[in-house]
Amino acid sequence: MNGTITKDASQMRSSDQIGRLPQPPSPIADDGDENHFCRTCAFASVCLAVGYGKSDLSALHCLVEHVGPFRAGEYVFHNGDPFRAIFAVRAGTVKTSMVDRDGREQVLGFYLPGEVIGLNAIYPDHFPCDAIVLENGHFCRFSFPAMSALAARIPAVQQHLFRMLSKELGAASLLAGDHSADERMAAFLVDLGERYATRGFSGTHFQLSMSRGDIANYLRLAAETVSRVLSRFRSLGLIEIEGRELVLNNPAELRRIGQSLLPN
Amino acid sequence: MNGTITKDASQMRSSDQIGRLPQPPSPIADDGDENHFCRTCAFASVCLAVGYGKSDLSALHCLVEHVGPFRAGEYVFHNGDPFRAIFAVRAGTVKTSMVDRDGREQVLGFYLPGEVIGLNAIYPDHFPCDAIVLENGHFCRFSFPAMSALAARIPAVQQHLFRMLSKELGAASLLAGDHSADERMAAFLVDLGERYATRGFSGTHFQLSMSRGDIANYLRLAAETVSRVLSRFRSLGLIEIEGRELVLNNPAELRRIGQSLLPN
DNA sequence: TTGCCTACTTGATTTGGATCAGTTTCGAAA
DNA sequence: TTTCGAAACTGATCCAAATCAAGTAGGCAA
Repeated sequence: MNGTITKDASQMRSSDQIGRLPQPPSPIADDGDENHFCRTCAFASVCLAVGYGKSDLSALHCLVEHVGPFRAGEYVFHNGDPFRAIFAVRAGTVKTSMVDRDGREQVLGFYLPGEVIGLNAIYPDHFPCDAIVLENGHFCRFSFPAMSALAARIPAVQQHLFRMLSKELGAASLLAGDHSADERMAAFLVDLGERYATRGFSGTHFQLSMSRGDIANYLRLAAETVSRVLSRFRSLGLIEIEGRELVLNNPAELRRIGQSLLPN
Repeated sequence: MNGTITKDASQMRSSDQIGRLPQPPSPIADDGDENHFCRTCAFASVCLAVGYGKSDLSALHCLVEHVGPFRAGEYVFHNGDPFRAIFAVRAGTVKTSMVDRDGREQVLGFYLPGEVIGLNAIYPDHFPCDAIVLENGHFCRFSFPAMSALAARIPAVQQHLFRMLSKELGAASLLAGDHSADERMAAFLVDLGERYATRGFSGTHFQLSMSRGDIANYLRLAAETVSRVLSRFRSLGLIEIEGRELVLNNPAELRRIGQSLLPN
């Protein structure tokens, strides 16, 4: 699986390979260092806002901690862990999921480089879900008390947090609707593509970092249905897919199919 | 329809068999005036935090504006309206819903006295849904720019906003799961009851303020299915229901049925 | 009163997707 | 190499809930 992941990374970005060993200064949106913040991160504007002044810069260093590397299958946090921080994906991908009393898993979301996990833990004050690494990666850990304090000082930071929370709320309610397997699948693929594009990768040619089962669970379908829909999309020429490597041949048509689940 | 609403309110309070909870001193959470804030409102802690000092009190008056009355069917805000404020329900009930390109409606939520609408508008900066009054009511309008400014000054306010957003996020993802009609319906009824109880009403005997069709839409079921499930629950002795008047005879069993959708 | 109209209920039938049951592929371990 | 196991694909069957189709009850206007 690691081999696959490495290939993803190289395809998506520049010239990187052989990544079954986690590499500290690694690919995938990881262009930040102590003085330069990751340009494609959801927190970029925060880090930049904070970073205006010298004193703020030190505040940022208290706030942010680079964690990892994590290997596929490892947990960024566990259901029930006390909430102290939110995380931004620096490299790799993550899924969040809950397991209910009966042992049924529910995948809540997939997170790409530049995206943020843990916002749903603020209210209960502990993580309500697990965050499981799908592709080897590492993360920025933002102390939430420190970030709140900073948000009180810097309006842009506060506003950014409000907006991130609100955005996630909107995304959650889109998926809540009543839609066919085709609609869900098309919307899912287009959404993934657009998110990759936002972070500077190809929006039409990328690697699925999650299993069919995880996709199915996330979309509330059976894994077999996901397989069938993907096969049909392929036979219609909408996509090319081999294993987890995916090409969106006709994003416009996919977007049309999935329009009722997509914003705009 | 207005007649019904009036009746609902009176029934909710007086003819409550089980309720040993102390009755609220005034109807439907509307116990605030210029100097006394609604104790059962989701914003109570905010208003109280703000209201400590005399100067803060005037800040609060700039922030909050009482609007209404609204009649059933009227809109608190429309899809696409520019986002300037969030609203707390002072009296009455509200549904929020989106209409997609094909004209299909999707009910996003129902809001009871003391609850807050509009948080999902922060990110897009315009309301992504309609808010439609189900039972005559009125509202507190909180200017969001003013509230943000206040949040920067008063940590409790900021924290409260974060928590409300995060809470709604958690609620949205619970409903996103894959559940049977019985599970959904049971969880819905228990949840409504608990929310009424939180606001000081009976949690076991109340009026449904929304149609079967709205419930169905919200739960992603057909209206006929809602009818059938309610009938079955009645025949099992779990509930009594006549029109929109509802008694939960066995909340514990309902909670068990719906457990996979409910927190705790 | 009569006649709508809307909300709701109940029964009959259909169906989309789940479930069950192989089969294939591929990578990793022995 | 062989074996094993997980992931994925595909076909056959099943089922929960949607859809179709009446029919009932209550509210309201004329």
